[in-house]
Amino acid sequence: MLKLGGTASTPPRPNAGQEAICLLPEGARMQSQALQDEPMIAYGKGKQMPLSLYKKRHSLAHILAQAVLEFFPDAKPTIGPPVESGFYYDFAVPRPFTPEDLQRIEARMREIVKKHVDFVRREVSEEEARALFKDNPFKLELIDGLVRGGTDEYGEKTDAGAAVLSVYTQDTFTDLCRGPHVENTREIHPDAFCLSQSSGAYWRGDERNPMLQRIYGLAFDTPEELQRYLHLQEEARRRDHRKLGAELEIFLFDEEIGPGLPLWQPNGGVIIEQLEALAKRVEEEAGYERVRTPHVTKESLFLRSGHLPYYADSMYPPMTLEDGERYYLKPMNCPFHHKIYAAKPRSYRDLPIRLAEYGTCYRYEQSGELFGLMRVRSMQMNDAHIYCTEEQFEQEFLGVVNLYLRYFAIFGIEKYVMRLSLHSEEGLGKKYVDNRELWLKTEDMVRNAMRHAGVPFYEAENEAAFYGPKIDVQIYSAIGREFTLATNQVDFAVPARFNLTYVDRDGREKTPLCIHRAPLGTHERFIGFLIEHFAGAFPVWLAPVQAVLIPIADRHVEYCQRVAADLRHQGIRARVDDGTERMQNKIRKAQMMKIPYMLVVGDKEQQTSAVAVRLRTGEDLKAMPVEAFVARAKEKIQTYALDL
RNA sequence: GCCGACGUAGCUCAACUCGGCAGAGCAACCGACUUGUAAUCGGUAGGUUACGGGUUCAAGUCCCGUCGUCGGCUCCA
Repeated sequence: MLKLGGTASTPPRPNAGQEAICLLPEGARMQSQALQDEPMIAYGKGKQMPLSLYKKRHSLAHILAQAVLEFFPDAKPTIGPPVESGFYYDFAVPRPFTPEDLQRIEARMREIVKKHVDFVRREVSEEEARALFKDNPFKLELIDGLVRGGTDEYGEKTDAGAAVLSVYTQDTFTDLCRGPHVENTREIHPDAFCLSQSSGAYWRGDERNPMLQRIYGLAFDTPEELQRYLHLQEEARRRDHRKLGAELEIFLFDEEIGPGLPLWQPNGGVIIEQLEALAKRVEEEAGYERVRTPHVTKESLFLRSGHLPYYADSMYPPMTLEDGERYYLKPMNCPFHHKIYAAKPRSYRDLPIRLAEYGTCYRYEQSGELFGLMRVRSMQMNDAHIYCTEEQFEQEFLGVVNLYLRYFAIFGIEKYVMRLSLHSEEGLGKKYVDNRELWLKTEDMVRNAMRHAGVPFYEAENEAAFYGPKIDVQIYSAIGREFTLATNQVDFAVPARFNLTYVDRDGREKTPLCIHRAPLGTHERFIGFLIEHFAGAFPVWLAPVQAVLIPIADRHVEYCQRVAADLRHQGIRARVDDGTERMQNKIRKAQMMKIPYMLVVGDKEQQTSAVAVRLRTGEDLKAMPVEAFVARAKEKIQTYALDL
């Protein structure tokens, strides 16, 4: 068994010495509250919140619907559940809501809350329910589902006939609802909620369905908690990678270049090179070999790989050459690596073969999906493909998981969740390669490997890649954003399509398994994450500029330039601020660029071959010999230290 | 892709509900100052108000379209 460092259950902790704020998803906070024996109720996928808060939010959703109906009598209410931080309600309405509508509706909701109206539950027969909601096709569809079995208004499975139909009435409004609700609106503080936004939302989240208009609200137990939430949102905006990325000159987007196609500025270039250097070092130690492959290829390659039928929608349209040949920009690197594997006969003695590449891929994400660096159309993946035998699989797979954990330790990533994504029975032959036995077998292999290693994970059906199960790593940025960083996929199908083989001990040709892995995901997403994780204050080894020399007067500039040249010679990224501003202003500028070390030089330092070291944290280390500073900086860089 | 909001100087924002000469701070540039740990002073320049149409005597402002960004729906690295 491989030794693993860290566990997913390690409690999150702000980075010491950074201006850290901790905006964890509400679910994470709620778990600690659960220990204080407040009754909890589950909602959404695997989340929970205190029952009392759930009731308030749920009731506010109904009050929202009441207010909307008062202003828009033709509106058809659909569903309105409590969610993280508040609630929403979806309506079918002739026109979208305007910000002014929301103001009026919110004011009216407050009036209703202050009227201290009761919520009354009543169980009804199917016939009565159908009569009550005869003008609302959405409610009738929900009733169908409840009666026939299927899914309830929250998309959860119900048994046929097992559902009891109930309605809740408050004031003038009655809604089909399973509850629970507050008994009276006096339980709700009129200043502990507000409406936050409206947007379109498809009925049942399916874009083939009609579009409804959703109104979101925020709701807490007390006005103070609401204010705190709004304040944290404000903090999060300051830490947003899009804002910091521009301020720190890391990346930019240009309309003339295209949506989702980031330009990396020199500072971003440094960060990328450092990440690649780390990956290269780690992967060389782990027995990977580097390869490089083109960005475009003939259509036939993706037909053979099987990507085109599954992924054509996510690919840029092809370009057609004069002879009619069609070429695609590559959305992934694997087919190219398969070709390298296939270039010569392989023996079992050669395996495992690990081919790594920071290859640039292009995916035509829907315009509405693009989001800063987190979701882009051109991306460089920390990609590799491991070809191995079945016997080698477990060790190789765990080697990859171990790699993840090693990276997470370096970056101080303490909160992550591993998800085992499985196929679904319905998807066989459509979304997934049609080979049930191989699916089950491979899923077992992965599950066992994870269990043997003692790595915590949860399982999710119908989330696999088309060619096999995968482990995705969900991480949380410091401002509470959750996303998939790394992915680790088992491919039992595509190697065969490429006729990949090795000659085994018994002299027979066999098909290797392929593990696709990307522990650092893409440069784009990972750096977006790092910017938020560190609030732009990168550890020394990643900081684009590690030290800035600040001469106090013009006569110190030459000495500063000599020292800076010396530092650069020793592998420290140093600059001189030789502008005409005062020293204080230069410190301020360096602070705002979050440069780790500010080296102030005046007469004293110049005379003693020293620099006065000020840390980004504000700490003044006073004057020290240049060599002493170099030793300190080098040590922090070489150990990937998180402190200065 | 769909619904909505937004787009003014490199950045942050003005120019009002009701159309009437497009402005400020920071940054940049020039000059003076030569400073000891988060903003020295003075000056100069910088805009076809995202782009294209329309209404009007007159459009940053009203209308239409396009592009882009953001918030959602959905999916994922």
